[in-house]
Amino acid sequence: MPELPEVETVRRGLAARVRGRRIVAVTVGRDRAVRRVGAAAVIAGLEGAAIEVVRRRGKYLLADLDNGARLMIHLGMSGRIVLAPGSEPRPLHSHVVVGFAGSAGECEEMRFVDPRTFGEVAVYDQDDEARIVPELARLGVDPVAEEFDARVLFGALDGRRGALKPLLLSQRAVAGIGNIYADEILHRARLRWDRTVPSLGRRGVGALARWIPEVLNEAIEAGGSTLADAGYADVEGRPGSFAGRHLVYGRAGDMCLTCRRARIVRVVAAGRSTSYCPRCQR
DNA sequence: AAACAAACCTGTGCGC
DNA sequence: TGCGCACAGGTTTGTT
Repeated sequence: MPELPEVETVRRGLAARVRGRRIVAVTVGRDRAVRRVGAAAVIAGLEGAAIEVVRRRGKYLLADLDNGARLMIHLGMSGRIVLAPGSEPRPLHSHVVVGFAGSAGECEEMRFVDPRTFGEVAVYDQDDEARIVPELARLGVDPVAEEFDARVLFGALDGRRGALKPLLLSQRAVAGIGNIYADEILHRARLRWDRTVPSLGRRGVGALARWIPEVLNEAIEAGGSTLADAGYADVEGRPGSFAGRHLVYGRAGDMCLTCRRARIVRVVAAGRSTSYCPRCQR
């Protein structure tokens, strides 16, 4: 479900709603959700601490606590963060529940809900991050950062020789793009999924550098993509509206909305369903 | 380096 | 109505 725009939408919701709040209770209902550090470390690191700042690296949510610990959340395929009153029944698959001290006796809960359990929650000392979450060091540049431009992208592509779609999904050159946005970005840049990095030239790199942030920022504005199965929602439970603006993802067999003269084709690339227009994208 | 398959899980939608 | 299968937003690991 969650790619950079969805994770960023969740980050903003958390920054607005739980920053500064103190954690008074932590429940782990499924050990697999905390497999990296174990339930004891999650509970010990969170209880009694207050959230100071909520950041994002690629698809990773990182919250710093006032006790020197850091909370890392990855939503995986089906993860959600739901803020709700403790009195409200917990959704199925609420694997980790964090209770906050309430100002007016109302104890709000942050629930990590994840049916497929590919997501995870970890808590560790901020100084130990490189050892506990080594993959953070291998993430590529942030495509919605101020400084992202054609120069930065060109540098990030240095030494790469393979096809664009697997590269975008790898997180190693650019961090945060998943299956939906890879296809949407490549369509708007008019590049096929199997174009190789060395074949791009100035124009190709320029098109990517323009459309990567344009698509992602537009999707953030829309609150992300909520598909027909309605799996994704922000921390208040509101769906995102960017799915209505998808030009290729989920449109295999339909007419291309850009050229209106060819049908969207679906293939499997990098083990993932890949949709593109054979006429517009070269 | 790069491409692929399999693994980790549960839920949903579709054809029969 | 029920069953079996395909498929789903991610990432890692192992194999060509």
